[in-house]
Amino acid sequence: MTPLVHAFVAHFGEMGSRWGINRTVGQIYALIFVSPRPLCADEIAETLSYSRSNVSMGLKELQSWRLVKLRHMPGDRREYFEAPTDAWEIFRTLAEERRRREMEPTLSMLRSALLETPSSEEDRVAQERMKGMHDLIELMSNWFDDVQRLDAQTLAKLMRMGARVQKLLELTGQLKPGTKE
Amino acid sequence: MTPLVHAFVAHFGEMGSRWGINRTVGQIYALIFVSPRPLCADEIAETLSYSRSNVSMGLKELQSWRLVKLRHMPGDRREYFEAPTDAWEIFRTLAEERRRREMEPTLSMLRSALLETPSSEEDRVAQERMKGMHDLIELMSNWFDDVQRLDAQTLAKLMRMGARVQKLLELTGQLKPGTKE
DNA sequence: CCGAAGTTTCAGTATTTTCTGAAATTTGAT
DNA sequence: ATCAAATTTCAGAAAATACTGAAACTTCGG
Repeated sequence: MTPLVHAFVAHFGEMGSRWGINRTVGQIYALIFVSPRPLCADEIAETLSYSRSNVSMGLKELQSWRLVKLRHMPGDRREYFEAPTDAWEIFRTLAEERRRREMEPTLSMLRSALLETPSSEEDRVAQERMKGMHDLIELMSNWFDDVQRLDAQTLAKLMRMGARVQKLLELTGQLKPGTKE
Repeated sequence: MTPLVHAFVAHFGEMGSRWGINRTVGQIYALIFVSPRPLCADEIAETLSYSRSNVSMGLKELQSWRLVKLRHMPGDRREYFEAPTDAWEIFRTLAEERRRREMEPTLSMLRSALLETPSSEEDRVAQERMKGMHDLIELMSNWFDDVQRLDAQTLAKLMRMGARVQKLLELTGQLKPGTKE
């Protein structure tokens, strides 16, 4: 590893825990991401000085996040891994997986909690707060879904507009006052 | 705790690790969030059966996330805690803190990596990929900043529009072809 | 300034998570 | 079918993280 790559890999290792993956997984991903060619598990284990089995686990985890793709090289039985390099594609994948793992379980817990009949004033207040949380999470979840379908270019456009989108919304509201929202 | 509140608290405890906080912190937050009145540390420790010091740590952590607010009750020296109940406010706070903790350190690492002169073809490729990642993170970071400033109503409007915003952007492009992006 | 009520720190313990190496399994060429 | 190359599983070791209780500290009324 060159010093440049090493610094990148080390950073991903350190940040891993904040991002909900562990150090090994972070480093493996970073290494694959900057590699000019697909890597096999042995090369990764060698480069990062991790056991072969640890790397195997890490690669499985990365596959479950859909952050790495499996490839086969002709005349070689080993599995090679590469990472999508398009940043927008990565963002989309991450957003989708996070929604699935971090929002959906909570949404379904909230849904069933809201079906219960409150047994006290305390419960009534609790449900009220849960309702607020539920509605927001649902809104965001659907929004993610929608955004998922936009092409990279439109997304970029939307982001670059930033706060100016507010003006646009006000304008639209005036143009089509009956359309609501 | 009523069964309803218990289920909510337990869920937050379990999800905690996925959200980058620990079980205790998740449960403390959940409890404060649904409580109809501010709670003091002793009540929390009692209700959740955690040691007083563990609760103290947890509350500090929640304060660092700006998810709970400190209050004082007249004639009582103890510190009471309550959580903002407006879902949008919570979302904003979370987005801002995550940006600060999960994106900014990476952004600055990438910035310095991109200043290096690549020492090989391998480094050149690595830098290219890092550039893509850097640009996207920066874009998102700035977008978060912008969105931060929108009021809840506009945000909700934007989200509810979902994918239809694309149409709007196309339309705008046609209306003001010279305005760029 | 004293003491009681409250909060925080911290060193040690418990728990959880990560990592390894050996064994088991799968795969595919012959 | 056989066998060697590769991958996966898994039980236990190692490391990291969370939790506790006791002691230290802070705050404020008197």
